[in-house]
Amino acid sequence: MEVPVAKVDPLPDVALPIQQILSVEKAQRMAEFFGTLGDPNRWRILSALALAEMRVRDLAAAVEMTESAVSHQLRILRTMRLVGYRKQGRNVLYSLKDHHIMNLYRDVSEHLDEPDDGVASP
Amino acid sequence: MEVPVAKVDPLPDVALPIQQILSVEKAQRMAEFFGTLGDPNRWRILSALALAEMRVRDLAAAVEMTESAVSHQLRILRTMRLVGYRKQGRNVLYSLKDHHIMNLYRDVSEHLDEPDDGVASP
DNA sequence: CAAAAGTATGAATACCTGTTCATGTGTTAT
DNA sequence: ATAACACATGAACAGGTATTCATACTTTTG
Repeated sequence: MEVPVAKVDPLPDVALPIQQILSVEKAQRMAEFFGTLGDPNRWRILSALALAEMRVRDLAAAVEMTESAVSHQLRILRTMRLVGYRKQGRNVLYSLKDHHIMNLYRDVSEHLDEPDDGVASP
Repeated sequence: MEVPVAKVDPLPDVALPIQQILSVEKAQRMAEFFGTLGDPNRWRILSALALAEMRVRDLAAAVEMTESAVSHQLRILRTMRLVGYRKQGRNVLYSLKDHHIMNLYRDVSEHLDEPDDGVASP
């Protein structure tokens, strides 16, 4: 029997889930993840993969990096489960595994585009 | 006068705003920001400030860091406009400037809590 | 089978980053 | 005024990180 109930978000956008200082472990995991997104070339790689599944070779050409460098970075992105891959002959096709990342991109992009409301140094 | 209109998100969660590879400049700005969130101690500081406005001194005690180290980090967080401050006598009270950050925390926290669907190395 | 293509990996190096230590600046108290 | 307090800052040092280079591995092609 069909139940016509719309999915309800568990919490609205107002959510502020922090009730105490992050433990060192949790903070470390957070930092590790965000740190992964703390490199410009990795962002270029991710944005390229957001467009299409791609070979390492083409990726390297697209972002103007050495294939070796790209390969190294892909390993890191794999570790963070941000990209997936599938082998096809002697090629390896990489793709964005978690498109959720692009939401982070949007959110932060908005933050960065906010005007500088006069922030001086103390 | 109070206007009882619920805020409406401009775009649903499906948004995927990337249509081309990020420019080096844009990627750099992204990386710079995410890199700021790529340090465990900064996360602990932010989470502490999410609880309450705090002096540097108390902050240092709360996250178990040197006041100097905290001060250094606060400067970085200030630069990224993540925290604000107000002077009060010889104290300086810091606070979370952009609570939006905590949404990032929630989102990524969910990502990290996803089970490992067997991701082997190629 | 040998050569070539595509990718991965390890070591080395240059660069960046965060903490500590010492010191400086501004404010309150005696 | 002088001492004490709160915070900021610069230099120095240690640890981490990303690229390059050389090489190895795997699959395809001749």
